[in-house]
Amino acid sequence: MPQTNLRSATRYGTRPTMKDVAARAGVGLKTVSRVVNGEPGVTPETERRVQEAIDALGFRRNDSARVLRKGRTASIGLVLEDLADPFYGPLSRSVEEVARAHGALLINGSSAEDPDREQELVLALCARRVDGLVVIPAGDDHRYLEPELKAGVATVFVDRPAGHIDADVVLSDNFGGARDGVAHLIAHGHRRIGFIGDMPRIHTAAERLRGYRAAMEDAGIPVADAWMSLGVTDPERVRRAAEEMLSGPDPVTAVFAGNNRVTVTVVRVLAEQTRSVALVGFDDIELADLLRPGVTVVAQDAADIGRTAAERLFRQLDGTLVAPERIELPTRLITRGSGELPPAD
Amino acid sequence: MPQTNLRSATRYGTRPTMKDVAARAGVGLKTVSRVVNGEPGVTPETERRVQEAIDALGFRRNDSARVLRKGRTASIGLVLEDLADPFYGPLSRSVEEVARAHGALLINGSSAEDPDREQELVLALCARRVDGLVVIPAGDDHRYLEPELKAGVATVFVDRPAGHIDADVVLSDNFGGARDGVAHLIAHGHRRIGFIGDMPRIHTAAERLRGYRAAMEDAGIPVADAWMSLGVTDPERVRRAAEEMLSGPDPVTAVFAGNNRVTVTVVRVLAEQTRSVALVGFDDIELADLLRPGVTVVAQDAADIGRTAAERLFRQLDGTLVAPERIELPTRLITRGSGELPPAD
DNA sequence: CCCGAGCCTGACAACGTTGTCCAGGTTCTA
DNA sequence: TAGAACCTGGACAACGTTGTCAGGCTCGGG
Repeated sequence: MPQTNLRSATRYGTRPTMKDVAARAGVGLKTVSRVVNGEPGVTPETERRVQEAIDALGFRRNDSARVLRKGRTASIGLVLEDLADPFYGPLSRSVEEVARAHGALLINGSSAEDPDREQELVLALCARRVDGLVVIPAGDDHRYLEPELKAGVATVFVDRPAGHIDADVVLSDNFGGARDGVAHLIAHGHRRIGFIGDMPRIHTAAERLRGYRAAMEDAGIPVADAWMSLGVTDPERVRRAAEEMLSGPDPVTAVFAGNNRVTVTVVRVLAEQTRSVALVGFDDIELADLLRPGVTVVAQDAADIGRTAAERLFRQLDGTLVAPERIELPTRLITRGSGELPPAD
Repeated sequence: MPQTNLRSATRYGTRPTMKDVAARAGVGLKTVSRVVNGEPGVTPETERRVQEAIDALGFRRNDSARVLRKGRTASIGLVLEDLADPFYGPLSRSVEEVARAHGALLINGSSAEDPDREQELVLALCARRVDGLVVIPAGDDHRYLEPELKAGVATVFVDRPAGHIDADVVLSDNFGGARDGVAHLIAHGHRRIGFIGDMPRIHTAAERLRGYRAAMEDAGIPVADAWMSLGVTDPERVRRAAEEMLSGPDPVTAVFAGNNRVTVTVVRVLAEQTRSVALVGFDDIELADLLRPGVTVVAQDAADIGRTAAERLFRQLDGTLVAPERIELPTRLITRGSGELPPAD
């Protein structure tokens, strides 16, 4: 009869270990390890016995112990702003696909645009010894990552550059995209063009604002303060900002929306207007082609950004990469109607 | 600010341990542990010295070792179909929020609707010893989870029940929602109503189909095979299916779309039709209210589903829960115009 | 018949942390 | 002032796995 082991697999809440498997199969611990990892040097007969014991006990290797021994976790972390945002879903998914191709799992966390929470998340991931990090920064100082980088944690920043450290970054050409979008409106005859965007302390928002200003300046159009709304994100305030620009003595004839959430709200506001107002938005939005008029946007490819960042991450881990680099991906202007409306003065 | 190139730093790939910290601070190993974990029994002066050493070395506790010792990882796994789908983003986010409230991280993986990949992911998560699992099943046999459940891994299924094992499940009232949606069309005078949905081997698809049939039967309307398209998901084939239903000798006057992706494609097809065709879709879609007509949908609250599932998961871990349960959340019919169009024969 | 080579197998240490337990010192009480 | 209670700090084992290394076996050639 088999001896009753207090730590046997049958006890609720306890899991069988290689030792248990070894005991049951009547072999040594290391032999089980060899079978589990497909290492050579095990007789087919022995392997069969071990496999039988594994199945019978429902053994599953404990990766925590494995990681402790081997030093690599085969997992990477992704810290983004909000997974519920339609921009980040595809991004996360494409990072996951690349990770999967390298046999790694993805842990992700939402910073909710809060620098403290970003740091908390990143450090939690580091404590778990992720092999690499993809970070969409919320804060603007990342010196807290220095020890991690020094320890060899591969790191790629996305969407916004890192603060005060030298690291890879993958981002869209926010400046150029915004400039082109605004220039597109100008080309269609607009001069009084509104801009609604996020706080300029956010890099993307600042760059897009810069693009707006550049396009206006290139066209020799002085910008009125009343045409700009910065740091406004929640629907209610975006709505108010848009309505203000559209009323008053000198109303705008076109609006450039600084991100997808702003665009959606502006579309709602414009739908209520009697006057026709042109609109170009940054970021594509689903169903934009089905609206009347279709929404013209400056699109960035979230999946492409994620893939590029993740591939770079794994090249860091391969040791293929040395110097940090800044990779800027182009945006694409998609004309669907709303950006081609003529000014209605 | 000075930027340091950390990739070329020395001691690449090695991290300080508590032992290193202890040596530098001139104290014992366990004292460092106490400081790191905020345990009592350390003089302020000693604590200061330890903290100094920690900062100087950039020490970060290795959670792998911690997990190995403590047995809990403070992380949960979420296996879903595709994070890029707008239904799953909010779901994942709400699971993450609940996890965060319990001090846990979230690891998620996309199964791409492939049973093998689901199993592979789930087992990888178990090997990492996640404390709990939220699974949106792709396959229909989950007996492979038995050893895990026995070992105490908390598990909640979402959206579809588990196959061949007894486990918690949180899902929408797919049957009732679809029945109500179709009944809504019938109430507006439609009799020839099309149904486009996913493969009936998927639980939600089967339930929604059942709801469609029930509503039709309740109204005494016999269903023609030509009105139903099952197992069709990709846009191109959905388009063809819709076009077929809308042409021919006995065309449908209304369509019930079985999920958000189908709805989007059907909206596109209907926009091209000269005839007005009514539409009700399962799942809400963004901007549905801005289309003309607005899209009437049977909405399920993804965030609520995720929250409910995650809370139940943590109640399992608390030990508050014993018997597995099936929790069905109600759907909501949101009328926006497309479902209230009269039949145009 | 013996020896070396080659193959399987298992004992043991180590990974970095935490729990247990005890030593040594200080303070309080009788 | 002795003794007890208390406090701080450290030595040591254990968590489950993998790398190292050595022992034992078989087999073939000299």
